[in-house]
Amino acid sequence: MSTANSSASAPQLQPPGCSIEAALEIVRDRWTILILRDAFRGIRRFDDLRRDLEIPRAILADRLRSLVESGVFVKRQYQQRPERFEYRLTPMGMELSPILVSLMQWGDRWLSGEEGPPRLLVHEPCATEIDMSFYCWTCEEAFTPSQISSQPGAVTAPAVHSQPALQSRPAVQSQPVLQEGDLKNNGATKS
Amino acid sequence: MSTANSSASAPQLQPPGCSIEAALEIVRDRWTILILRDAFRGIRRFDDLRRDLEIPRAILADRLRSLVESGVFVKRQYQQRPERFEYRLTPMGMELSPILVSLMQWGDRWLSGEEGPPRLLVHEPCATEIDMSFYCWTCEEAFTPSQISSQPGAVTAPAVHSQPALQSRPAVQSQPVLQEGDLKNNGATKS
DNA sequence: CCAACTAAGTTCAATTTACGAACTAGCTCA
DNA sequence: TGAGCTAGTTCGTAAATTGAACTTAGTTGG
Repeated sequence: MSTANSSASAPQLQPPGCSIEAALEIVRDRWTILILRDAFRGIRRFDDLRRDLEIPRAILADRLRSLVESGVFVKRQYQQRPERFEYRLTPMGMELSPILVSLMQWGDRWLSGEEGPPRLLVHEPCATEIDMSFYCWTCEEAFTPSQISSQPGAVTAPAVHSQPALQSRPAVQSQPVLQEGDLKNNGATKS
Repeated sequence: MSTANSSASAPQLQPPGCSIEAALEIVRDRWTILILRDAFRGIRRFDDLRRDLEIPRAILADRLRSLVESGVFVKRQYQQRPERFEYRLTPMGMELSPILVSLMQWGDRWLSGEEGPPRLLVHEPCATEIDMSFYCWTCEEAFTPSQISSQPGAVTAPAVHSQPALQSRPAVQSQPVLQEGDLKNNGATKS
């Protein structure tokens, strides 16, 4: 909404330049995220969602409509007479899970009380706890966000040649996402 | 706000039972997330944020106040006469990065046009692209969200005994987070 | 000295959005 | 016949957002 997106009809033409902004246009607000959380829990129906979230009906209807429109959910009939529908995650929707898991793990780590996190997520086959911190497959080590840097992906102007993938060391103008000194200094520490 | 949190003074007493909900009370909305994105880019000052985001001043002030209050930012003076402040991520704030990275990667994958994602995130020392999908250190394999299950962490009632940590195979009542059949079925596919 | 400018806000009226309660539609069950 | 269920819509009020103007405190230029 801030980055003006004039043409109303064609959706997703002219992506907002930042994928976070683009994602946020679909993952609109708190309610949307809570709906998604419930979807991952297997709650698929209007009234089940409404009861579980205590969300106003009008808002639930609106968010579901919007999520279907953007391809995160499919609305499918599960019974005729009377017609009843449920909302199921598409593959696009399923892939939102890292966002939810990250949110949950951050909440677990920084907001849960003495008793520890309310629920744990595990890899089902082996019950190993899921951990979403950063790991580099080249260096074979975990790293902190201060070691993340960003580099231009696609050029907005028509690409001159298809780049030969990013392998080894591009070494092009990469800018540190995070200045040094951010990790140091003050602020509460935990664990 | 839906899950009533009566006492205003004491913060974070009575966590909302779900860490996602708890996290969302701090990561309130689109603006907050965009402010955080900019913070990770090194933008620290009121007017720089305002210019970059084109966010209404009142909202920026409110969100910064709220983020400082919750411990995500520290407000620190960078000059006297006139007094000027900047907002810096605390360690708690830094750890929000997986959420932003997940959002960005989802946007990259599902919302970017023909030209591909606008920017790539890489591990600075080696320029390896960052990938936030799930990986199990026990099974030594990547897995999809359908293999995530959740199990009770802390009990809300006073803990009877400190549990001997979760190791090997708890095997207690774990419920699949995602029903089978969610991954299958319809919906757009990509890549 | 005066005017213009900067940074970090606050205040205010107008608009938008959210909220809760009531209502509708279509059907089932007793 | 009447109550109940699911999936909504409608509507009046309450709250949040928005953009513009104003404030405070100091700096810079002429």
